[in-house]
Amino acid sequence: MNTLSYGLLSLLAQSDFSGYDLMLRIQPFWPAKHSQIYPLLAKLEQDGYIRYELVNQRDKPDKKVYSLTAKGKDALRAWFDQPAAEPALRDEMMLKVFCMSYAQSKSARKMFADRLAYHEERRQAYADKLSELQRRPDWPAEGLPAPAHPLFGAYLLTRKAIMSTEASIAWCAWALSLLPEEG
Amino acid sequence: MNTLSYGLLSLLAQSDFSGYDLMLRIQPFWPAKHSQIYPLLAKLEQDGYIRYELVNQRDKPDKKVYSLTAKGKDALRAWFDQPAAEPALRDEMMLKVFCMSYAQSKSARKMFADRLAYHEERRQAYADKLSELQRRPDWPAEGLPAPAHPLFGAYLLTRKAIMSTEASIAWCAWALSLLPEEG
DNA sequence: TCTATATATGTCTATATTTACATATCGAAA
DNA sequence: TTTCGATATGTAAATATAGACATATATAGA
Repeated sequence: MNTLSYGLLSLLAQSDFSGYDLMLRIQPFWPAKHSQIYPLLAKLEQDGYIRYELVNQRDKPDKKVYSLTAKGKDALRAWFDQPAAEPALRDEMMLKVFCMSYAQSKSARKMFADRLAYHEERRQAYADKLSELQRRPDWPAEGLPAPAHPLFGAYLLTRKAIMSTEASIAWCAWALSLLPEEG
Repeated sequence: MNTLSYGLLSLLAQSDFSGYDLMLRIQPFWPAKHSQIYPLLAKLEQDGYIRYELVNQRDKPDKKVYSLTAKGKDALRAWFDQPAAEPALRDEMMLKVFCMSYAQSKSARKMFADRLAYHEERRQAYADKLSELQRRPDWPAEGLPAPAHPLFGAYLLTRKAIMSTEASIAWCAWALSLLPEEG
């Protein structure tokens, strides 16, 4: 049982999902291709952590909808109480910054401008996601969900994504302000 | 030539380094064990991107000090002008947040408190690194390095680390403020 | 003197992850 | 009608990464 496996179980604690849904939902927090997800789900199912039901759809291909078993819930709780591993960030741009003074000034500006645009786009996507969350029928009338509310986690994660993205935007903008426009 | 390889070349654009130094310097930006670094350096040397000189030390074990070749410099410039891959963050804690409402409230608080402490420690380490940078003999008298200055990249990266860490601290503190102390 | 830690370099194996190969359905647009 | 993209699920092979095994030097502290 690796981290990705527990992540899949963790998503299934909220609601039942297909493998395709799980892939889309876990990717912002743990990059993984479908070629990694599907075999893992098969293994989790074989080991009794999850089960699935075949669901026919009219407008889309049929799917397998997974849900947690009692064994899966137990494993999830035990995992939750373990200390979490340190976050691991891999960013090619950071490596490029090492040799910035070595590159053409125009290339360097472009690198920051591209990254700024990327983060601006992500910021909008996260803002949309937050609006979407708040428009859900199960969103609490009080304005924000209590810790025991099923949407509490999703709310925290979306806010985190927005805060992190804003920090990245501020950094890119600051760096650009230090780089000459011509040169 | 993978991203880590270019990252090693990028570090060598600043200054010559031993494999051990490269490992320590690249790790905050691209997690990699020495078991990955050393074979890669051997390959980069065989392919003519870098060369090394054996250096005897009195107070420490002897080492190989690597430097860029002309081929390495060319490869580095070509890489710099390519668009950078999107950053990839893997954080086990984010996966745990998915099933927060499912866990004991005490465990959840501990998770955020632990992460807050982790980031506070990192923040101090980055602040120390910035002070260290500014106390270097080659630090510019003007107060901050120009884009062409060899320390410009290191300065940007340290500021980025501080800004990101502060965003994470703010998020953890905000989350803790939403979680009840008892329960 | 023993032990631990930092420095320093390597290999081997297991696991994780990506890329490419494969197939199929449905709706929308060309 | 054919092409494209989203949905949906899988496998095989290549690559990247982590963990374990290995060795050696110097310093510091118990």
